[in-house]
Amino acid sequence: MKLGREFYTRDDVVGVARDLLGKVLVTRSGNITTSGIITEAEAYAGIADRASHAYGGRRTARTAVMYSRGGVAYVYLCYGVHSLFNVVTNRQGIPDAVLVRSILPLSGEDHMIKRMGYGDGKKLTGIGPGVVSRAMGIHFSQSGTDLLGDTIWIEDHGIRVPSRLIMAGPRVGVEYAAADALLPYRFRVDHNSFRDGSGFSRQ
DNA sequence: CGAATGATATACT
DNA sequence: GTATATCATTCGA
Repeated sequence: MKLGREFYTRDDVVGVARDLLGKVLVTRSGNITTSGIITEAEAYAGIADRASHAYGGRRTARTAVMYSRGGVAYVYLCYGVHSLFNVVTNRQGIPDAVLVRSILPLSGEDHMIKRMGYGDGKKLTGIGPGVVSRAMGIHFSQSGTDLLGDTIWIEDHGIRVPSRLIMAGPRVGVEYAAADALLPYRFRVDHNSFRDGSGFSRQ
């Protein structure tokens, strides 16, 4: 079941980040469909969050999409190398977003490996937000894509993530954000269950 | 551990 | 309009 607009427009980015764990991210390009279970997400809480691109109400050509209503993709290029995929939340005018940091491949894994530029012999190496976007075929030119459309969307497969397996902790790679970097806005599924998927249970 | 890599923001002329 | 510092990272030593 595809998540509806109301999932994204809640006035609680951190809650949305928490609820995204166990949801299924799906992308389609042409006749190729790939999907993966979200296992790690970070909240970026709008203008009050020093780690956010929209901190202090900054608004530029790049960040404009963060000010849209919830339910669109915010994708941008980091380090000149990686496209990072975010989900915009909250209502219009409030630049809240959730960064999807990690997924567990669910379908189309062979296509993901091809997109990574690896030969058949190699596996998916390295997990991180850059790899998520590359494996899923998400490019920063797709920033602003509506998640209720048929290119990128998120489904609820009835997967429940037991709260004991969810770790909340400080975010990664945002040391420059001073005290805001220590906020427990990062949620991820316990490492052991991430590896074999056994931490997930069906409803 | 450290280089790669390029769009973007900001500070200039 | 042009220059340059900056990055929510990754991969190969």
